[in-house]
Formats: sequence, structure tokens, C-alpha cells
Amino acid sequence: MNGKAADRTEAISADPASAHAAVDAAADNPLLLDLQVCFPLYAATNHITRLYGPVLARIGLTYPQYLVMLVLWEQAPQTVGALGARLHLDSGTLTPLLKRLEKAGLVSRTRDPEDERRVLVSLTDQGRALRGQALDVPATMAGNMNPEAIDALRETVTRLVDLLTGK
Amino acid sequence: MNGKAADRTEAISADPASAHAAVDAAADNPLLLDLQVCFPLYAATNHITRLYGPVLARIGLTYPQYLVMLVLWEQAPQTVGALGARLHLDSGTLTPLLKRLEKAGLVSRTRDPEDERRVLVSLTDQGRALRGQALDVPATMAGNMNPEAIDALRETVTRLVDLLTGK
DNA sequence: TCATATTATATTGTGCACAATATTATTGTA
DNA sequence: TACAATAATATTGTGCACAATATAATATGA
Repeated sequence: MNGKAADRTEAISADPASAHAAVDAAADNPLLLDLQVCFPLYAATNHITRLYGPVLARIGLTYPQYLVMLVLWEQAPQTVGALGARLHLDSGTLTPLLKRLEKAGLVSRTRDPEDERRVLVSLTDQGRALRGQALDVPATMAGNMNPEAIDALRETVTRLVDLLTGK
Repeated sequence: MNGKAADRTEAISADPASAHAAVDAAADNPLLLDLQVCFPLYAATNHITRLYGPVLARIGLTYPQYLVMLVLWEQAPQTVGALGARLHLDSGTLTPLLKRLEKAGLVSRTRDPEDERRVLVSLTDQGRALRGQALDVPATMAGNMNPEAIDALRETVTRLVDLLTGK
């Protein structure tokens, strides 16, 4: 936390000369920007994945598999392409992951009779039933965070995604 | 963006009855919380990695390798353990990554004579020289984002990490 | 109709990322 | 000096994640 970063609390004011602390710091060392923005994001995501690992292992899922199941519990069946669009993942990632979920008996993969290029991913009874076991995962993970912190976190993440994707 | 999420703009007020939109939503569907918090974070990080890929490929680095080099450009030599602590990565990730950087001639790995258990990771001349080529990476990536957005992003990420780690 | 282009998924190869374990070096203690 | 305990890094095995490419089905146009 250097001096310029500390100035940020006042940069919310309308003074354009001091409104861009990161840009000011970048004038000295441009690489500081990535060290302050991209690296923390990367570290935070790894941290989350690591925290969920043991909890999800109890219901036999990895973190990416859990996210796929979350989306399928919202709506199924879905094509691989639709899943990829929703999750921002390509087929090279999804195909083997879905095959593992199929092998575990949680989903089924069938060619769409309407269009044989598509593969429909459906939930099996076992896959649907797993939702019941997953229901307390968020609360377990939230654990010792208070409601205000969780809500602030959700808002912050939403803002982050808005900034990154569309603006 | 459902109704409850939209209420969030007013939840900054002191009214405790409406202050926890995410928690309210979680009462209906607990899994919505992870779908709204963890998944966007995961997607955003993948998105960033994908964006940096082509730009970093021009200087022969992957995204995680770039982050390691950023840390080494701040301070070198460092032990593998110190790098891991800074990057929140374990030796199973760092060892092969560092070997690839060594093979590329950017770093050298030597046992610490003081304590032969430690491995010191140093920058080679070529590794130090690469910094010059990396200097415009942040600006290239910032590209079409305006300074306000970048600064907001940095602040958002900082807030996010505070919420996730300490709080 | 029949090539050509497009679309959807799968495959291959490289590089993370981590848990569990192994290896080697140091420290502590009797 | 032994010898257990601890510490630092490496290895192994599994599972993402993506770029590049391949395969197969559908759509398009002369």
C-alpha cells in the first residue's frame, strides 16, 4: 500500500487531477497495474477453488463440475454449446468434464435428433438428486462471513464482471 | 438481474430489513448465491487469462509465467517458497513452471549454499531484459478501457481481495 | 444436385493447479 | 553422535483450460 494507493479514498471526489491513482502509479511503473489488478484476481479465484475443493469432494464434485451442475440445475437439458456460452468455456474443456460427469452417473449425453451435430446434456435422476446434497454448500462456504460481507462480495463481483465484459 | 438484485442500490441505506439481498435470495434458492458470486469470479479470471494469452505470446510467456516474472522483476532472487507465498501457489505448480522459464533462459535455479533445501530463483540478463518488452503489456490490455474504468477495476479487485482474505 | 461454406462437437498437445507423497537437508534433543 | 522431528522442494496423478485441428452434420448457392 504505497502513498498513491492511499490517495484513492479521496479520488472519489470530482477532482480530475487526482482521480486516477492507478494511472498515476502506472506512470512510474506500468507493470504495477497488472500486479495490482490481474494478479489479485487470479490469486482470489485460485483461493476460492482451493476452499471449495474439500467441501465439494464430499459430494464427489470438483469446483468446475459443481459450476456445470449449478447451471444444469437451473435448466436442463442444454447443448454443449449453450453450456459453454453460459460458462465461458470451450468444448476442449467441457467435453472431457462432461464425460466424467456422465461416467459418475450424474448426466447423460445424447445427440439431438433434430440436429445431429448437437449433443444434449441432461440430468439423470442421480444428478437431480445431488442437488439436495449441494444445497448446504454455499452456507458451508459462507461459514464465518457475515451477511453484510456476502452481500458486499456479490455486489463487488457483479461490478467486476460488468467492468470486464461489457463496461 | 432479478428484482431483489435491483434493490441493492438502496441497500446501502441503514435499513437492516433490506440490507441483505443475496441472503434473501438464498432463502429461495441457496445455490443462487454461488451462481452469482463464485461463478462470475471464475468466469472473469478465465476471461482475463484468455485476453492476455495472445499479447503475452508475443514475448514468449503464458499468463501465470508473466505473473511470476512480475514478482521477480519486483525482487530477485527469491526462493521457490517465497514465490509460492506471494503467488499463493504450491511447489507442484511452480517447479515445472520455473523449469520452463529456466529452459527459456529467463531465470536460473540454484540451491542456496546457506541452506541446501532452498532453491533460489534468479533473473538472467535475458530475464531482466524481457521487462522492457513487457512494459507496454498493461497499456495494450487496458486498450479501449478508459482510465476511470481501470481505476474502478483496481479498486473493485482490491475490495474483493479484502473481503475474501482478511475481512 | 452438388460442391462449398458454416456449424457443433471432439481430439490433440501444452501448460497450469493441487493433493498426496517422496526426497533431501536442517534442526532439536537425548 | 545418533535419531527423531521439521522444513523445503520435487514428483506423481488427476483434472481443468485453451489453441489448433479434425470430423461430421447442416445449410447455402450456383
